[in-house]
Amino acid sequence: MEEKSFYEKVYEVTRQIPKGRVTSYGAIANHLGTGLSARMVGWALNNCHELDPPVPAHRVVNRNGMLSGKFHFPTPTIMQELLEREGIKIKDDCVVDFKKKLWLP
DNA sequence: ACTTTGACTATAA
DNA sequence: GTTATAGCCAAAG
Repeated sequence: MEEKSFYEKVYEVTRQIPKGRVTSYGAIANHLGTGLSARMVGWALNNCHELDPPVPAHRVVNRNGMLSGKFHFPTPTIMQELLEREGIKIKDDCVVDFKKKLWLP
């Protein structure tokens, strides 16, 4: 009986993001079937701070590839640091070649 | 049970 | 091209 709440599914999908890839809130929401409620994805990730294991929320950006949620991290720089470490280049708080690195579940 | 919010997206001006 | 507003769904207060 998997009566998983909406946000639990978000964590599952977000954890499945391969290294060096990123995804958008809309893509996750679409996979969950909510489609239009990308806001819920972000809100689900709002709990990611107490999740176990932690969710690679740094790989989740908005539809523009912009690090909109970076301010929600312990430090707003950790997101860019991690993404660059994965091989993703950040330019002006946006993911370079975002479309090429976009990963769909 | 109702209201408020929330890391978004799309369309309009 | 940029900025503003509306629409969306689900959970917390």
